[in-house]
Amino acid sequence: MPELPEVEITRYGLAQELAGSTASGAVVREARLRWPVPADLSARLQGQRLKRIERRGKYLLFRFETGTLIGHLGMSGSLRVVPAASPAGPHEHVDLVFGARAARLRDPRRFGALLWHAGADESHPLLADLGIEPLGDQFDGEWLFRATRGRRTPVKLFVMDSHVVVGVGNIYASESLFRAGIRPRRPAGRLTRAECTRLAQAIRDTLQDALAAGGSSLRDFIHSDGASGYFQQQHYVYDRAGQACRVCGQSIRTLRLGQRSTFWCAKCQR
DNA sequence: CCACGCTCCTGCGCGC
DNA sequence: TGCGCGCAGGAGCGTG
Repeated sequence: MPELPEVEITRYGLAQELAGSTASGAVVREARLRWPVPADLSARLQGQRLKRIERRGKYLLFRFETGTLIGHLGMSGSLRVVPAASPAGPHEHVDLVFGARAARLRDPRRFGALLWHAGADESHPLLADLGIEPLGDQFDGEWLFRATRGRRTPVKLFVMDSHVVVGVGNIYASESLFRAGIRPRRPAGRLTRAECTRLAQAIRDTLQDALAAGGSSLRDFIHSDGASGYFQQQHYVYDRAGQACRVCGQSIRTLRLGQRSTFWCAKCQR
């Protein structure tokens, strides 16, 4: 599933190939994504130059001359540049066409989205209330310490709340908490300053490592048919229930938190 | 404001 | 081997 590093690599790859190009339209084979793809998408894009592609959280922002195409890959989506004339396979729902090339959205589970925003800003309701960027300058231990004060929600759910911090999905939440040595059920507001410092750093490191892993396989990611696209990171705890902790050897435990599977080591995390 | 559970959807893995 | 069931997950949204 695309987490923030995959989205960033997608953004970078698409921008390398398509920024500055002029769209000739869009082909919508299946409009039923999370929200309906606008019926007039092709007309809106036709003849417009794609100025640049930005990212906010896991949202991709295609900045065109008269507005922004907001994209989200949901949990099964990918966007890749293909020859516009190549036949579309299963679940390849939308093409953003730029002459002979197209950015093709494949999204089997259709949790993704493509929406039009008539502006060059972040005033769209989906963007306006997003939290801080975890790889930005503001995000550090002190910020996290202040943000968590008074919050009783389990720290894992807190860091996964995109209105607090964007881009920390279920996998990286467990991984970051392991790296920080903090148990996932700890009430967020009870973390010490030192723990917040460790956690903020762990989140940055986890995302940065994934980004680095993705950078080295960038070519594959952009051009492959998908299977090799997602980063095969070595997880410390995620999906390792019952297996030996890579640090201490104890059996990795699992629990449900907010209807999400959660993995942790009882010895390494306190 | 806060906490929490439901929801969308399809592919996969498991048990029989 | 084949079938059917349950689970997985990002994040908006409704409810208490």
